[in-house]
Amino acid sequence: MGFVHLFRRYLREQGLPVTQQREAIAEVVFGSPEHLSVEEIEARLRERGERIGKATIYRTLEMLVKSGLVAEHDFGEGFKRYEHLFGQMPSHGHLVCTECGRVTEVQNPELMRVQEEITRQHGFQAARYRLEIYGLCAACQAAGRTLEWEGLTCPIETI
Amino acid sequence: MGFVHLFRRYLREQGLPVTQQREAIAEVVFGSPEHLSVEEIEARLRERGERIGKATIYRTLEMLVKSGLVAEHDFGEGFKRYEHLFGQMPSHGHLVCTECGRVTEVQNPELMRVQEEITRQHGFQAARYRLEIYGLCAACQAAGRTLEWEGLTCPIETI
DNA sequence: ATAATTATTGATAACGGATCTCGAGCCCGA
DNA sequence: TCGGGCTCGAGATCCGTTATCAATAATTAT
Repeated sequence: MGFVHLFRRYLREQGLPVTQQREAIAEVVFGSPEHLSVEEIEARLRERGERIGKATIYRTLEMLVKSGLVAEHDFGEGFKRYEHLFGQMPSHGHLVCTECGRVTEVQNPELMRVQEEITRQHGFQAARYRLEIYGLCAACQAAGRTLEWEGLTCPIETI
Repeated sequence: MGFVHLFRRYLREQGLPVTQQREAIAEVVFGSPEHLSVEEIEARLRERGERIGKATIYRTLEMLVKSGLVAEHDFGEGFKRYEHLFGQMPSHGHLVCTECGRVTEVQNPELMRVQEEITRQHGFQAARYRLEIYGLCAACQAAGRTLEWEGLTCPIETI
């Protein structure tokens, strides 16, 4: 995984120092295919023997996101998650299981086409697409879990 | 706008008391076509002469969301927004302008079809779809505003 | 209609993720 | 090597949200 040097190049282009901490954080993020939280990043750094402050982690993640090498996500857990964009499908969506928390990346050529059509229709200049589908993954369904609906049975039609 | 009585029905179905505060909050939410923040809801209640505590607003919004009458959104501003679902398109997406903050609702029959196809392909049982497109709205483009990209020019291809 | 019962209300405290502060220390160019 | 400027990081702070609990309001039974 030699992707860290791309981040180094970005830092130099921006006139920012390349520090040990920034490299270590980038290595952790680029070295994991998962969607990591700040706490998880901190834990993996500690496993490697690195003890880096939260403030530095947040600041470095901000740079990684600005560089375009890393994407920031909020799956409604109350904190954010980060994923690097190498080997990933461009403009991919996420299936988020609300029971087990598993996140699956999905890509569909028609999805991109529809997204682009929507922005074109509205004269909108898109910078970032974001599709998330929340529900029950196949494994949780097989395990007998269900989505219970506590709301009104048919709110619109039965006024 | 007599939509508040649907919320009353929901409360009674759940065995929950129908209070003045809950009705006032529902009236504000159902009486606005916008995506309101808790602070904005509080301000509108104060305009009406009602002085309702934040805790009650949060608790009532939780019920409104559970009932299915109101949707909760997080556009990455650091707080949540709420919109009622009457007169709204089912499963609509949002165009969020990162310059002026304007939110436009979009609907596309193909979008729904593609979303359903994706979930079917993965054996996923969807509860909620969420499409957000961040960028520059037509008005901001016309006003000469631009999206500046500070990231690497071509991160993937130029390793 | 009235009293008993039960749940809500709201000021305040607590919580948690994210950001800010500022002195000590590191990076980088000369 | 040296010095100026930026970074690091522990702790304080911010801000949205949630929990606490005595006073109060809504519902149910009489």
